[in-house]
Amino acid sequence: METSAPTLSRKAQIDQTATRLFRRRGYAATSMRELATELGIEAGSIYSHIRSKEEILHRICFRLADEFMQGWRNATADAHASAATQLRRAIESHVHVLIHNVDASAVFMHEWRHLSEPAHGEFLQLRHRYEANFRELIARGVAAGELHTPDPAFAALTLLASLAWLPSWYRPDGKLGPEQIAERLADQLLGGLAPAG
Amino acid sequence: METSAPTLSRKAQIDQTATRLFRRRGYAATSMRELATELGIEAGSIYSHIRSKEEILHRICFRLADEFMQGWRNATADAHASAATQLRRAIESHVHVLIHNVDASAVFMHEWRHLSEPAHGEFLQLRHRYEANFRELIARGVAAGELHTPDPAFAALTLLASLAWLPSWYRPDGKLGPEQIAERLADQLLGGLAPAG
DNA sequence: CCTACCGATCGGTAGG
DNA sequence: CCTACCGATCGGTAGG
Repeated sequence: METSAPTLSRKAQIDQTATRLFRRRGYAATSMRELATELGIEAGSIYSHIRSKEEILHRICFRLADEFMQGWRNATADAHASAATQLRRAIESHVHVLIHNVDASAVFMHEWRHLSEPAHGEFLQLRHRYEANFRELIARGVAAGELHTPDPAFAALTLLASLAWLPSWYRPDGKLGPEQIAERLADQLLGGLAPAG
Repeated sequence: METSAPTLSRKAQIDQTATRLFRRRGYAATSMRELATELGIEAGSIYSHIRSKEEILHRICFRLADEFMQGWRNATADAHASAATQLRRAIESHVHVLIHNVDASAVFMHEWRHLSEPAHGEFLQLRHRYEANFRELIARGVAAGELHTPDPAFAALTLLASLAWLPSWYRPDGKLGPEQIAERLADQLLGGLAPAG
């Protein structure tokens, strides 16, 4: 979504520009007039394409939630794969989604709390479900003897922390490409979890 | 600061209550009228004790920055200690500050970007200095053969990520106490960095 | 610490 | 998509 496309619908343009502004200044501190100026139109004109400011935030957050969830399902679809393999694939999928949606991911991480009910609660549920997936996969790996760690829940916590932290330091022009980041992240985290020996 | 004290100056009460509100609703979305209501006074009355809304945010952010920095200096004061030991002490110090200032730490992590210049730039410099301290300490440990990791900068990144993530899941009534969290965090991170054996 | 108020800005709408 | 505007709310101040 942050990649430049030849022709975007006005609605898609609004979402894209708002994503960038919400990330840079925060949802609450971004005004519809700023958004309009950035788009080269008047503030009132925005409302022919959307119903409210929060509707934009809602779309950003839930679109990303969908992508992360879909990525998880693909990564863990192969039931024959070991827990360690599924975990590595899930990490790679997460990094992939994140890097192709850097601005939206940052909004996803920090601005969702400005959603009002019931969206706020629905979002939190999705997020908890996603995080629980990682916790349970790590626990399964430990139970199967594939992974070793004194506290699976704590290990999951540091993994999720690293994933959440990524959009704040990732630079598209950095020396590490998407694939390398995913690989190094998976290696480092799985390395700490691998059976001693 | 989040612990209940018998008598706080009005200014300290304002800071404490604002910290809680800024954390829960975000700086931009918190109004001075909400803050006043929470304090049981009228909005205008706040300004006999402070000059502006941003002044409160400024104090919160820079007080925490000071505490983190002072903790770092204490943890690394003993030049005879190994890099691994200094790193463990620095992690414990960081967790200690964070856990005794949960709300302020969350504000410190997420709301500093609403500071205007020059405070914004000054804060970023302090933060970069603090993060660089960890990076350089890990690099020294690797150079001395005390720590092993393929990419010291990347290892520092996941460490800082875990520290930044802490306020979002820490619960004072959880089963892990402050010391245990610091210990487990240090163990897990240093375990992944320890010489293979 | 309150009352009363300032100018600015907010999200959003009506009518074209 | 614009013009013109709504009521509400914002951070902050004057004067007591």
